[in-house]
Amino acid sequence: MAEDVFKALADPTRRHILDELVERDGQTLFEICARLMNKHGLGLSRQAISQHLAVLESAGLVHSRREGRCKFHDLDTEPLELIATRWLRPDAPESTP
Amino acid sequence: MAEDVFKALADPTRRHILDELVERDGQTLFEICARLMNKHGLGLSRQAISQHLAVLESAGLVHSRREGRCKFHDLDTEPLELIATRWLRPDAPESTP
DNA sequence: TTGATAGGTAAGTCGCGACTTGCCTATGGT
DNA sequence: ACCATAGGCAAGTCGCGACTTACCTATCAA
Repeated sequence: MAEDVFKALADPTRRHILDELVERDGQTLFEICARLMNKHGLGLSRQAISQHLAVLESAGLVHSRREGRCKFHDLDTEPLELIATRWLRPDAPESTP
Repeated sequence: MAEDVFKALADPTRRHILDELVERDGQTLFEICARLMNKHGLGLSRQAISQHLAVLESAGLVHSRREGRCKFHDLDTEPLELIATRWLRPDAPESTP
């Protein structure tokens, strides 16, 4: 639902996770934790990131696939198009005036 | 800032306000209150809507102009383009596959 | 000037979401 | 079998944001 997408994007940490996944798809939970620590200086617990990933996944922005004891996460930008086009006026010209 | 835009879009009531403004620009506070009541069944106080409009305005999504004792609100969809293009992959094809 | 309309300001309540702590499950290596 | 890795589950804390109540300001009409 669109509601979930907006709520998922409302948190800065979740947007940083999307920033990481758009750079490299198929990261595990621990990889994301490490990269948020190093690149963004976020000192969050593993469970916090896990909960954020659950929110992103229920919003359809992230899909996960399990292989053995590892779980890889992939970005899906399709739900973003809904929210980008929601308030576009019919008479609106192209974005570069 | 992008942060303010995401936070502004996180609330369902604020998104309904944007829905109203995209239909008809230049509405006053009382007009927006009335239309949220009738069309969406939202029974919110005037101050609640006023605070929502303040959030939308500080996010740059709404601009207001005062004339006499009336204050008209206009939609500005430009900040939305920032958030729409943030996670677009360079290799992403067109949106209609 | 009085009253009605349109809106602003400020303090307070309250629920939800972000984060933590602690413990449990499962897979892989040796 | 054992231990380490990768992750899940559940309860609890806590702050922020949404909303209300109450009062104040400003413009227009009679």
